[in-house]
Amino acid sequence: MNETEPLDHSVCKATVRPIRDALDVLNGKWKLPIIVALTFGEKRFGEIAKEIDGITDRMLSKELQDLVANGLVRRTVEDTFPIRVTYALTPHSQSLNEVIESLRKWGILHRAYLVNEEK
Amino acid sequence: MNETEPLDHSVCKATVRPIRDALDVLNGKWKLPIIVALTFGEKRFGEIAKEIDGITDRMLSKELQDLVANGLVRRTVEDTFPIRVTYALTPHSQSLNEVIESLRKWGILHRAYLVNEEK
DNA sequence: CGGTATCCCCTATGATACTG
DNA sequence: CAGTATCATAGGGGATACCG
Repeated sequence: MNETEPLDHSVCKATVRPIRDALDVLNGKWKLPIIVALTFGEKRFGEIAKEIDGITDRMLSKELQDLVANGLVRRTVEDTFPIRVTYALTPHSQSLNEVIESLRKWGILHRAYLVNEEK
Repeated sequence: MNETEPLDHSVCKATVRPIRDALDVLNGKWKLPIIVALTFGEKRFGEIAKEIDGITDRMLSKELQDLVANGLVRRTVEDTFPIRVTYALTPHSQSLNEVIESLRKWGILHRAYLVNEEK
């Protein structure tokens, strides 16, 4: 390394990568609503759909697949008739609690800040 | 209120709103890279551009405006010739530290989780 | 240097219909 | 009930050129 300049640069990238990873997992319009809906306990596909205003079957299905792929949600098919599919948060999803809580707190703080500024 | 069902529903929405607010402020491909770049100290437009791989002038300009509007970044025009514009984080942006840190930690944790699962 | 204006494309999401 | 298939659309973001 010849100069100090590239230092910032690589530190910067190394810092941002995990942050982006995290945001990517949580992103999309419906991921958080789904996760929050499931914090009240295991639910069926139709129940989640009813809980979340405006979501379509297509999006619910897609986002659930994403969450399952990321190990945050468990999908269980009960072999009844008609079949019954339930979704629930996984133990791994608990690790998100701190993240979600800090986002929630900051969202509230920031809204208060904006209201105060616009006076 | 007649049933217990609508309870989840409204609690759910009230919980999600601030979380979405927070995510909206941080979202977009470049907001975090810009914020992180500025944690190393005040920088000029061109310096930020050089720091962040792949960003175009257009996006940098647009995202900086967003960050300024949200009170996270301060823009200062120095009346020299040619003019010199510097950007720096505001005190309010410090309140994001906990959020960013928890996202960063979770990003790392989650990546480790995924690697472990795929074995 | 520090941007803005234009044009263009692609991905995320929505609407609707259909199936086991 | 629990989805998938198909089509349509808005806006986020890239490329390029230009401006004070």
